Amino acid sequence: MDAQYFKDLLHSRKLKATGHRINLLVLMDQYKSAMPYSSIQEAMTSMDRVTLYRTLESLKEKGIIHKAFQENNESYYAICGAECDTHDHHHDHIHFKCTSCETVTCQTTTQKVQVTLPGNEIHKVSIHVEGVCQTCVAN
Amino acid sequence: MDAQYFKDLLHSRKLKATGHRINLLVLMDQYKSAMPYSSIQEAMTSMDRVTLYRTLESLKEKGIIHKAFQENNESYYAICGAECDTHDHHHDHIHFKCTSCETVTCQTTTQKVQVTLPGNEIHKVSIHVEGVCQTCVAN
DNA sequence: AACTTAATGCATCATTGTTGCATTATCATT
DNA sequence: AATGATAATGCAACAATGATGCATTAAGTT
Repeated sequence: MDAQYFKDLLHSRKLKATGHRINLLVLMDQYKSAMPYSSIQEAMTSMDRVTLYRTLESLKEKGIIHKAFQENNESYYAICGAECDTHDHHHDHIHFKCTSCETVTCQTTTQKVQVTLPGNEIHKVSIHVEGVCQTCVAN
Repeated sequence: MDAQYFKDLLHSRKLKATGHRINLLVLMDQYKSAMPYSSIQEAMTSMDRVTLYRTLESLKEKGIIHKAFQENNESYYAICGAECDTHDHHHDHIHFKCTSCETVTCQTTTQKVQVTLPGNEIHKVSIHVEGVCQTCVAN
């Protein structure tokens, strides 16, 4: 996942591959877990606040990133996996927040989570799990 | 669920039963589905904005209401059911948002939703479902 | 190199979150 | 019912984020 990868990705989604966008994506990629907005802003000081706002919007709209979590007025953003694209943006995977190290990770479902609500049409299911992650449990 | 009920409830949670608080709780109760913050504010104009903010905080803290949903920077609040109390505030029930009528309701799980993430300690599970509710499907 | 169009920066305003402090209302006690 | 302790409220003030308009700049195409 180097700069060239993101450059191509941006082009494939009809977005211009500007320096800011590539820096942002490389940053988010290196962060490994879903990145809180405040951390993104701190890291991207060269970028105007409004530009960052609009950049996140357009990357989200084109299915390159998604808002993984929102809690206590803090939003966490993550780069989309292969399962996301512009047309079909589904996130049935689980967002796990570790209350110990404060990280948010996108977990892949090991088992199929079945949710049924008789009479209702279900379009999207998001599951937020809070607990203590493997690393923190060990320590 | 009349005013007296909420007055007693507030007292039982060591909160003063002020007019504002009772009005708010009666309002939220009558709303039936989880109430968006903007609607609460519109309805409670007699109350100072800061007081409303602090009131929601304290009611939340004492397990009388909970934030059912947060999306697009809009928070939805709902009165807690019998399963909530100050000490053990668990919400394994499902929050369902109808994209047609925009209402958010707290659904009771008909089946047990089992989430397992090997190695991790799971403390809280929140499930957000988006779709079309029974009433809207019929129309 | 020139041109087209998207992206950016700056200004600006709205909304919500948050805290401090003085005033007022609630509730328990007398 | 009056009094007193304490919680609740209102107002002022500031911070953070969301959101839009417009002029300027940069990216990608020809």
